[in-house]
Amino acid sequence: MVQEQKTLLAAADKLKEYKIKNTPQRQVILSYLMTSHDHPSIEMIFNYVRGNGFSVSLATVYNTLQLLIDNNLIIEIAADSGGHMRYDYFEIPHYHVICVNCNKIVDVFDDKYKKNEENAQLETGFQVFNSQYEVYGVCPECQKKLAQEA
Amino acid sequence: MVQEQKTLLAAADKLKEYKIKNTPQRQVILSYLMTSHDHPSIEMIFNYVRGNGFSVSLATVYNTLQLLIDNNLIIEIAADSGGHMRYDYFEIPHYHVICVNCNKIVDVFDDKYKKNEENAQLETGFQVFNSQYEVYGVCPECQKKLAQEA
DNA sequence: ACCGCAATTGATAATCATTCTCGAATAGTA
DNA sequence: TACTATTCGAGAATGATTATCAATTGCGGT
Ligand SMILES: [Mn+2]
Ligand SMILES: [Mn+2]
Ligand SMILES: [Zn+2]
Ligand SMILES: [Zn+2]
Repeated sequence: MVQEQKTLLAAADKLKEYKIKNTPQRQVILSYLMTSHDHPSIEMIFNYVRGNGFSVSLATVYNTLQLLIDNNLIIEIAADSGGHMRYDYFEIPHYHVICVNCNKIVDVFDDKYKKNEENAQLETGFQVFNSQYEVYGVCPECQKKLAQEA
Repeated sequence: MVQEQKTLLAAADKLKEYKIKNTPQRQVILSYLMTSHDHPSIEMIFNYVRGNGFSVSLATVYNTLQLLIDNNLIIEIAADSGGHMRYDYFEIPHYHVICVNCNKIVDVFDDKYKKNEENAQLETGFQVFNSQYEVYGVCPECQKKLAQEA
């Protein structure tokens, strides 16, 4: 069995686990998010699905992403510099370090970061569900590039 | 001197400090963000400026906010449930706890949170400028409200 | 205090991301 | 296989944001 089929099955299983009705469009979209490290935009997702031989409309991409967000399977990451939302599979909590120069998004998996949720709960009395942390800076590659130009 | 004039002067000083050309519109917008705890939307800012007897257009509100963001004086907080961006004066770093039920935004000033930036820098080699943390949950008031309904 | 000019404002139009509509297609169930 | 609620999708509608550009204004230099 080829890799592509495996990830589709993994996505189908995840949909079943969350009692979300299984459709080809949802399988492809979810499998893309589960396996890529792209943090893709709507447009990238749309092109990916069609590029893999599945029919899909933009409306369906939007609907599917909202559904996955509501089920806490994915998150929306605030706008890249072009003003587009990015999407990310988020079953394993992590945070994002974003290069303001080249828009690269780096994952950081770090347990310490989850402690912040407990603090927030203690400070405010909120019942906390989840949280999102984004760090802005310049990536090592862009640091070199910018240093040379100067 | 009345309070309103004081905050306008404070805003004017801040603009000068950041070498941003001083205009009435910018003074009012910045003073609103500096003094309110509203985390207002574009529309709220627009109405505030006109409500205080100043002329302003939506384009100017957008332009001014982008300018203040570029100068790291304010931040944009990801969409409330109505899909509107919120804006916040951000000279003193803090993070936000957001009620998913009533959209209330609570500030938390906590030094420990800034430590996350150092960690991110160590983990990734990025040169970090700033960061934003948002926690989602249900506020104490909505917890009561929801418990009664059930 | 006045000039000169680059920067800003603002009414409006244009753009573009997102949501809505509703008939057709489909998944899940028995 | 047949039934039915759900989902899909093409295109229209919406609505937030951005672009335009002529008129106005802030401000450094004189
Ligand atoms: Mn990620
Ligand atoms: Mn705040
Ligand atoms: Zn970079
Ligand atoms: Zn609440």
